[in-house]
Amino acid sequence: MAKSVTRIYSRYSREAVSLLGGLVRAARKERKLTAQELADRAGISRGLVQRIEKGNPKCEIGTVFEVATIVGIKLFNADKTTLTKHIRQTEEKLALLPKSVRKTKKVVDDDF
Amino acid sequence: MAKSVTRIYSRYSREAVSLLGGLVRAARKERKLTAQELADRAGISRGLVQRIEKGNPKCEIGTVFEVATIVGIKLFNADKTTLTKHIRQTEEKLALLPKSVRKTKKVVDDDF
DNA sequence: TTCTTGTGGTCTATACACAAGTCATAGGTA
DNA sequence: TACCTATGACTTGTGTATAGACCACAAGAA
Repeated sequence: MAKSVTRIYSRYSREAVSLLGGLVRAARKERKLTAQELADRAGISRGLVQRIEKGNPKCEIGTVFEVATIVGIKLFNADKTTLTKHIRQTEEKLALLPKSVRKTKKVVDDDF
Repeated sequence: MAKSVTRIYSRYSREAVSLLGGLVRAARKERKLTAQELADRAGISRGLVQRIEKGNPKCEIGTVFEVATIVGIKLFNADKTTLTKHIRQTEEKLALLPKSVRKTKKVVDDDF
């Protein structure tokens, strides 16, 4: 029942979210946009822009990526075409991998 | 009051979320982890892992990054130290930028 | 083949992210 | 200098993402 979710994040992912937020803020100021303007363009509230820029990990990833895109941040260091290509490659890779991961239990493979 | 949020995402950010989800799935299978195991390690439910891997944009960015980190995906093509360095650079950049963005109104700077 | 288990669904109840609003202050501009 | 606005920090009400349970099917293993 979705109880008191005090989630623990690893240092790495916390920093990644923080960095993305910082990049958004820097990119926004470089483009001379106010928080309100950016919020309007993204169709969100100014308060949410604040939280994203502060690196709040509980924001929707779609919204964060959208805001990042608006201020011109390249996700995965990839532009539009590279991104599409990357997706196709991942799909091909997934097609090769087994549909389900199954443990061969009882078989002690730690035979060291 | 937070009315029927049917948010619109740009193609780019939708694809970025999708790609990340696909990468997580591929990386998980390569590491021979079941969805349940990954969920346990991340401290989330299996259903959430499913949505993340499907590229649902409404998942928390912190959770998505955490899951990605667990399966060994490098965010921003950066490892731990690179990430920290990157954050410092962004902070320095922000220190140089004006604290608040202010429009010089009436001044038509589009003097082309 | 059968058996086991991983996966993809659905459904419900609850905690919380969000929008919208207010206020105080910092900090650019004139 | 004083004015004005962007920002930060709140508050409140509501929609919804989530956990957790369930079921059905698929897919490896024996």
